[in-house]
Amino acid sequence: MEKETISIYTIAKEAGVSPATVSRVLTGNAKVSEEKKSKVEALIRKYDFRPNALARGLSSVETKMIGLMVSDIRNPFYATMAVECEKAANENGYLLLLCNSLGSNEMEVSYLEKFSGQRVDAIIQIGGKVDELVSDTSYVENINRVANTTPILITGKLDGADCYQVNIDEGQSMELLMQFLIENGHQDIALMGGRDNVKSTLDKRLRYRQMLRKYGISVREEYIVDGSSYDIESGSAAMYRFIREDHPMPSAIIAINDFTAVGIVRALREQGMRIPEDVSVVSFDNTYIAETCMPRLTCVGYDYKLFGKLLIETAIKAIHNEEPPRVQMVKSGLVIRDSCKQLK
Amino acid sequence: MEKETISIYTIAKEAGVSPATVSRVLTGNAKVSEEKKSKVEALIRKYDFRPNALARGLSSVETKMIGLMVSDIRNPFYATMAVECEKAANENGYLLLLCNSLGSNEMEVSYLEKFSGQRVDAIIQIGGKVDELVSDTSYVENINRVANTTPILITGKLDGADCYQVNIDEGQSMELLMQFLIENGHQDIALMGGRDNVKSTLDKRLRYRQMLRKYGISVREEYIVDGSSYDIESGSAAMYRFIREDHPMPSAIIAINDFTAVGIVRALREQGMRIPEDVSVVSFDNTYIAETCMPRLTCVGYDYKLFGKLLIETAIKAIHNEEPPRVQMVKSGLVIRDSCKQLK
DNA sequence: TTGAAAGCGCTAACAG
DNA sequence: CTGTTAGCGCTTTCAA
Repeated sequence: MEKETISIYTIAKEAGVSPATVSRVLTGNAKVSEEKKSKVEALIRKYDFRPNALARGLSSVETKMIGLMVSDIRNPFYATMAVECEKAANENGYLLLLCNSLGSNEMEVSYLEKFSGQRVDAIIQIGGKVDELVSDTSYVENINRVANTTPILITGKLDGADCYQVNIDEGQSMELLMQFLIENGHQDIALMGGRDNVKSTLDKRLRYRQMLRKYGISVREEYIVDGSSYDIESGSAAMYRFIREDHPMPSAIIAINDFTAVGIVRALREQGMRIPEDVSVVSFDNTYIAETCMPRLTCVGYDYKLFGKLLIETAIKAIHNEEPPRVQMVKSGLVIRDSCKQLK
Repeated sequence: MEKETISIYTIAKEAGVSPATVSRVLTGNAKVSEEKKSKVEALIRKYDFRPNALARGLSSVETKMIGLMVSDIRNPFYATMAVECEKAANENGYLLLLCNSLGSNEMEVSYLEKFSGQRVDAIIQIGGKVDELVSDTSYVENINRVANTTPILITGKLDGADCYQVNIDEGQSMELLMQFLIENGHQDIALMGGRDNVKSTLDKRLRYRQMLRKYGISVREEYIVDGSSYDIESGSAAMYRFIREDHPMPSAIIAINDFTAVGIVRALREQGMRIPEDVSVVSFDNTYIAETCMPRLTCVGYDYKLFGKLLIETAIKAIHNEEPPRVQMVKSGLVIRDSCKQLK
């Protein structure tokens, strides 16, 4: 009982027109007489006909698919980015293929290959190899191989890779945070979480030092605390390590992201400290986690909607050879909530 | 400077074999002499050739794609499910197409159509229309139309829809929670959040009443509190409404999911209550949010890895006409953390 | 084992 | 405005 598959030929025959005409009404790329058009459209509705995207992609130039690879969608930062990208893609008639590399190098390469096998029109990568301070040359080779045929955009950097960048201005973000803290009377400020081999983290640390110098505050190396990762546990672990090492408690802690902040807050609480009464905690990203946390986190964040839109629109320009800028920056803004105490 | 696209013909010509032979080594579906095989493989490596998935999907029976539609990937429940499904799909050689309907009916229908246009081999839907107590008949029609050609699996229910179900046993989950609370001496137990027109919520409420009766505790209608949605804000709002209405505070609150629990905990805290000293709060789902929350939430959860695997494997069986069971259940288990006080 | 050839369903010249 | 006709790149008979 094979259900006969219906195609533009089925429609064409029944409508008494050529398949090309059906195709024309489908794509809308050419004039078709009202009469034939409505006849065809009626048949399309009758059969609930949906053109085969594969065939379309095979014969036309575009597949109308954009591949998006993030490192882990469970992280609210990526989830938010993904949703905004998806919306923007849809609005522009593209379908977003969303994949998680889950911190595995092989997965990243594998998805790159899958994307190119699917002939996506463009690839966007957020997180993963593109976050590393020292770019993995073998990965760059992979990227460049596919960049040869498909535009690739990244949020991060990849030395020697032929791709477009849409970046967060980590420096500016740090500046906003530092300024805010200092203006509120904080002098003993720690920067907690993240790893030195991650570019965004390094950028933050550099600007952190720079801002301290600018305000004439001496840098205390023990106030720059490494985290093994960017999740809640590593935030908590970093805080505990700091406490164990018995340094004087800073008046404010800048967490490298919201997740880390949650871990820090938890560790602090478990040690009987109150936030922000005893210690202020602020962070980067302003994902919904910042709202969830107790107290709500003051942080610096981005306009995710705009970010996603910029990414997708840049991708589309690249697809159409309109040569968008190779590097673009998104601005950040401060969101003041309840996790920072005013000292003066 | 058009980069010439390389195909099985390119490879075939250079290897001195027919395209069919190249196809054979690609698919591995037929014997090819070692000699030609290695020659072809060398060329594939040389050109970094990746067969066009569109062409393959067009000519063969399967596209090796499975579409997954969730309502919102930012919700950790869906994010966790999606990641586990993606892993399981990959392990079985399938590519997962992940989409968010974001609570919009049109989006659900639109993605259904996109999936069928992409000729995915199967469709999985978690959340959205499939959660509703009274199934939307027009949506069911849509589902059935595509189910005609593509197996559809859902987590939830859809009356009259021709699809496979893999469900959580909400009743059992509630039972675990109630039993735990009662054994710990709780009698005044509220059930907070969720809406009555959502099947899973209704199932929980039914079993909640049933369990109270079983233990000879009288049901207090004011202890069943509606929530407008399933996010943090509605949890908080529900709690505040309850407080405003000035009911006696229960000794334990069951939140309809982790997000709701976070909102409830926050509202309680803001009112100066301590958890679990003053009120115990437990919840459903056991997403990572339960670990994040302060205190860590005791809740009932599922084996997400198994859940994802079951979903994907069922889909694959359906694809291959192996007639998997139409309805399957996943079991839940209790995870005891710090948010429940032992009263006796 | 291997090759030739016929599709898969659609788009895009090219004529008319 | 419309039909004819090539492909797009792969798989899969069918013969050899």
